[in-house]
Amino acid sequence: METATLKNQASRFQELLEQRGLKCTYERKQIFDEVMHLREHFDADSLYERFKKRGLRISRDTVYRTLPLLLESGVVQKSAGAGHRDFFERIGIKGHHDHIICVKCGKIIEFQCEDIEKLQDKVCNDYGFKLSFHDHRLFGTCKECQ
Amino acid sequence: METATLKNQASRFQELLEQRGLKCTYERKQIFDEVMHLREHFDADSLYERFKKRGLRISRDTVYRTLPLLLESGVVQKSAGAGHRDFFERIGIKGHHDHIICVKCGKIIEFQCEDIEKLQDKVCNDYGFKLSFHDHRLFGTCKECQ
DNA sequence: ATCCTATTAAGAATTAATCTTAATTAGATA
DNA sequence: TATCTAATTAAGATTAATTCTTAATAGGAT
Ligand SMILES: [Mn+2]
Ligand SMILES: [Mn+2]
Ligand SMILES: [Zn+2]
Ligand SMILES: [Zn+2]
Repeated sequence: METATLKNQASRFQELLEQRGLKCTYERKQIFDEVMHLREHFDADSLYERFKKRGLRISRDTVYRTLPLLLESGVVQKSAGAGHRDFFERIGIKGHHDHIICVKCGKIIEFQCEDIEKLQDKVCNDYGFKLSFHDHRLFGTCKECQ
Repeated sequence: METATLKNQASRFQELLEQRGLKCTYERKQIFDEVMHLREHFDADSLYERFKKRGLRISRDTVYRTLPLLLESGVVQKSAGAGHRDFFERIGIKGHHDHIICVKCGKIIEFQCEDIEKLQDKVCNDYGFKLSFHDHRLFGTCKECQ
């Protein structure tokens, strides 16, 4: 199951590269592999730092340019975190989910709502859009902070 | 109707200030007034520039600090735009809506989906959150770009 | 093996947002 | 109304995040 997901996501990434006429470079493969090992949310710079620590010559810019490709191929999704960084996380076994964020204490809760996902598809369909990915964040006050 | 909305939003902003024990300063009033005149989406800096052009001494920082208050009081909502800026727009007569963005050409379409809004409320309720505002953006390819 | 073009590394530059400090002001109190 | 005090502000510096620039490298076709 896990292996199936990995294979599936690898091929989806490959397919996107092909479709766009993008080359399957060493760096893109490394970034894909590294992301597949991450279990928590992350940002571009922390991913870059991991390569730096391992002594791999992958530039910050390449990381920044590759993440949108992983987004669009469904390997990662938008996530939530502190500050104004872009956060990502791998779409693993638990699958896609969205986030509720407490504006007081910063607590983040993940939620899954199949009905919302379906409605999103419908909305996009209505407008002739092909949905690629989305970013859905609910901001409010958690029970403890109210 | 327009007047009613304006009055309503003004009092909601006032209420938030009171609730938080925040002072109703000249600057906050000016920013509220200026925002109420905007019909399109905008970012913090462009709002700041408007004051600068008019010769008003409102600092960039005050604009940045006031926008979250307008968000939380329901005067503005998160919007979408180019780049990594935070975009906002007034919740006017047309009411709240969300955005679909074409990843190829940047075209932005606004949509309203009452069912999604209701489901969001339900989700927050389930987790004991009091929903304050949200950011829902769908990224995909528009009809022309497919 | 050679070529052409896309991609990359490295670091500079830009951009967006936040922080610092001293001055100002709202609102409470006398 | 005058005085007081804590909150708020302006201005500009700083930090943080992302993108750009240039020259070198490498994928994949021929
Ligand atoms: Mn979702
Ligand atoms: Mn919405
Ligand atoms: Zn909280
Ligand atoms: Zn398009």
